[in-house]
Amino acid sequence: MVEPLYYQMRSVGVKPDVKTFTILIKALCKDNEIDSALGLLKQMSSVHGLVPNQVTYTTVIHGLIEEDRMEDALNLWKLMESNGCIPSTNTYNVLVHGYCQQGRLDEAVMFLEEICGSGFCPDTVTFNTIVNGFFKQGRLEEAAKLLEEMCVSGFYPDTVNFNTIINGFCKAKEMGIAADMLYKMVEGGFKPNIATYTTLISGLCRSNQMGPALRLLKQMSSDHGLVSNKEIYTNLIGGVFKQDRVEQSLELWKEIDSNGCIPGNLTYNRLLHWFCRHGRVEEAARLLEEMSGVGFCPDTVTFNIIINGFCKKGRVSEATRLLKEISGTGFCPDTVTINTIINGFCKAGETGKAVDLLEKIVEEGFKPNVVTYNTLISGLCKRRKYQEARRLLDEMVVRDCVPNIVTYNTMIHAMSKEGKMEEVIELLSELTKKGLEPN
RNA sequence: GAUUCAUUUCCCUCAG
Repeated sequence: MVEPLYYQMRSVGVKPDVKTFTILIKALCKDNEIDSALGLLKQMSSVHGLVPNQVTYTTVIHGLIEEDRMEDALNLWKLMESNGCIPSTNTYNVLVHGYCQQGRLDEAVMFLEEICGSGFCPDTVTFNTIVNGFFKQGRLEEAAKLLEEMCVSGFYPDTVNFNTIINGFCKAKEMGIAADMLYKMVEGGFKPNIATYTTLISGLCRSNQMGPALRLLKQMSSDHGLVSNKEIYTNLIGGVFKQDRVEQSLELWKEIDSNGCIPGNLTYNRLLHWFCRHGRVEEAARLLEEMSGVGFCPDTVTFNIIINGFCKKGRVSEATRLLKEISGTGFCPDTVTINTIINGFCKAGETGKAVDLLEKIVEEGFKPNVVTYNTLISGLCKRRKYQEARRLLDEMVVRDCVPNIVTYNTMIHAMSKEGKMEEVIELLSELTKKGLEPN
């Protein structure tokens, strides 16, 4: 994407300057084209006679660090110095961040001391980077100590500092302290931003503290004019959901609607699944229709949930009808879809139809998996069709499906219920021969 | 035109 642009510029006779190169390099880094970025860095001096500056080097060093290539980053820093380019505060901050990202906190601190010794002045970003690193490793005392050191050195905390601290305590499940920090922050005259609330509300949701979380949702707009985002809603819905407060989660969905930030399919699928689990498949289907109207794009999982919902109620014909309906609209059923319907037939006692379906899909080139066979074998055993179950057990191997412990458990369970102990023993030895553990 | 905080990996569908 970026390189063609560069050649295009050249072909029209535009001579890029250092700044332009840096922008191009940055774009390459963002596209995970760090090696092309390195190439371009070389080219700018060798081909174009341009001297990379602080910003250029820092950009590339940052790109390397994003790719976890810390040693390369350090080498480039040395090269930069030997080329007479003095690193800036940003350059050092990037390197400190590199150490922290790799979890090398002690080296980060050493590095900081080293560069301070050679006259470098750290800033809030430097401190915050390391503080964040400590928090990420759960080293709360060290984080606190460094924060104090930062303050006595005459640096005032800023919003990002507070966010880092709040996030740190959230990750440490210290929700009380995290929530307190927000108050301290406001008291101290600092403005919380969307990151502050995203961190805190998400943390509260994960700790099942839905009351405070919902209160903060209101507060963020009333007190600070902040607009909630997808992340926040996703966590709120997930949270109220865990507590089975579905009606409340539906209310949140309505709010989202008017905000235009639609959570991902995962959240939505969970909601539909909840209804299906509770035997309320109609409501799920109706919700799906409503949501499709407002721009939600159902995926394979979505349809599998609804199909399974019908099957679980014994309404397999409706499930297959839905499948036909959506197949016409470009939806591709997967193995789970097929397994779901096969299971539906089995549970309805229609094992004949289940086996037929397997044959049909295999003819169409569909690949069954272990679950397909386990489902069928279980269904056949329940109807006491043991010969056919056994036939499938042999067939599945031919079709590249390796029987697992569930397969054997199903068979063994059936055989022992029938008192066919010789069969049980044979199956047990078959299973151990395959390296499986009986359980 | 470059650096630190939330947002990629807690979690969605099928057999047992």
